[in-house]
Amino acid sequence: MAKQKPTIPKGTRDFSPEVMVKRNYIFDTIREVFQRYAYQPLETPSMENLSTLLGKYGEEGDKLLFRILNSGDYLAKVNEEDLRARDSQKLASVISEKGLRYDLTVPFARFVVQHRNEINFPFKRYQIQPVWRADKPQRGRYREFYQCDGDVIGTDSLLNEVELIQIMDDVFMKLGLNVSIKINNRKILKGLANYIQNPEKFMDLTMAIDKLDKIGHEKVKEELKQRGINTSAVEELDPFLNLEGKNYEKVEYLVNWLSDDEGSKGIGEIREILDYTGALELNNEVEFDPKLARGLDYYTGTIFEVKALDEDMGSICGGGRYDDLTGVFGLKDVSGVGISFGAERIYDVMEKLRRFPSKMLPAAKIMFVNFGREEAKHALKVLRELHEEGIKSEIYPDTAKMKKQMTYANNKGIEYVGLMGEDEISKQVITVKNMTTGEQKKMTLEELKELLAE
RNA sequence: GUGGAUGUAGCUCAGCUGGUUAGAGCGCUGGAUUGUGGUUCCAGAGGUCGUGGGUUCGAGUCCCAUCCUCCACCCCA
Repeated sequence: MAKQKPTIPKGTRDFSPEVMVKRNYIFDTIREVFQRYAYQPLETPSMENLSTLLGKYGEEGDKLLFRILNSGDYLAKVNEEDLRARDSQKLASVISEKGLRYDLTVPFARFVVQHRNEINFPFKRYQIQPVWRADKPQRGRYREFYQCDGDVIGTDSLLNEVELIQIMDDVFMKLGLNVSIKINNRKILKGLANYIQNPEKFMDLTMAIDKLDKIGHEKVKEELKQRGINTSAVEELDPFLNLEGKNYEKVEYLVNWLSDDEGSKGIGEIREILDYTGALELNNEVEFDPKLARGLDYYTGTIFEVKALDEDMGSICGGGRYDDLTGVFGLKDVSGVGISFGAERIYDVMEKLRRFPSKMLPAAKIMFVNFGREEAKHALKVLRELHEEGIKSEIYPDTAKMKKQMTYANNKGIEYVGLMGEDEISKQVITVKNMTTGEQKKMTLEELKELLAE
């Protein structure tokens, strides 16, 4: 057999122990905060039926779904004509019935509908699991990545939005990141489309405005025209595109400028949320950004986006309210709101800004040198006592050269090395070397326990 | 999905307009130091130059294809 190079699929990664402790630090922080606000844990399968996933993320999303080939003779049900016509679109749906989950929100909606009779609404859940997208990988974009979602479903109270803002604020405070929490309301964008007499161009308007940060006013206006909005209507947007100022100033301006019913409702909701959060003395700034759009088309009310202030990494957390996510699964009029932390991007930002605590790898406090069978026996007895005290400790597994064993302890960042040879065993002491200072002295087991206790 | 850049030792990279046995630093192994790591000194191992074709007397270097990674667009976390 030819030797093969070990590789992993494009866009996937191995996570070494050094990386895992940092990733877990992020996951643990997020999990702890969600639990503090009484969100309940949920997991769903990695794969869903394609009927659950298809058509939920737009045409683009369907293309990015990883499909799972049916087991067994998957060609059995294929009709000859399609096969001969090489119609891969048509064939795909016959030979594949399952796909890997694309996000956590749609499986959550499926779960809610499927278990509606067992769920006590309003239902608050958090979910930390990987998702898969057949995207072309780049920095900060992978084919397998984790999402950390929190949603509240079965209530349209804006208190949920406020709570989610607090959660985002808590998480990023704990992680030591300065962020800006941006909020907006899709109804304002709807109102805007109505205002310029192009209600059917709502999605085009949203997608163009979403690029404002990236490409600037003029290019956005160009794009709007390209998307079929006439020049005079685009010009009418000017005061909106130029809107700056403090949160309440923007709110007041829009109240007067945008008289449309839907728009007014959106502004009212923003005002209410700001009223609540303003009284909370949050650590991070909450900014009302009427130009915030977000592409996902199931959002209907509030939308959130969090950006790191000290590093340009795109959004590291986002979310919004959806009024009818469960509708496609047959459960109407259930409103929900949720957020999703982008763990991978948060990781990259924290790595860049060096915000991870140092010494994250869980190393033993003491390692015993292995001198041979008899000595190891004694070391094991000592280790047993240390383990009972909850002291992280280990013995080098092989009777290797001292140098090798010391190097291992040093590289692993172990604080102390314990030496117990014939001499120490007969005198009932342990020679303990401090790996930082290089000092070493003999001590009893009790003294060692005391030394390692703190 | 469209366009562009890249790929040389475990890691980070050098290698001029094609020319003999492909280099460095770090890391690794051994020794100086047989019960002492981190510093120092000495020695050593490790590469079918991403893969497959082609041009050439000769290819790490030029051409084509393919894969990976990166960058922009699309979209997104």
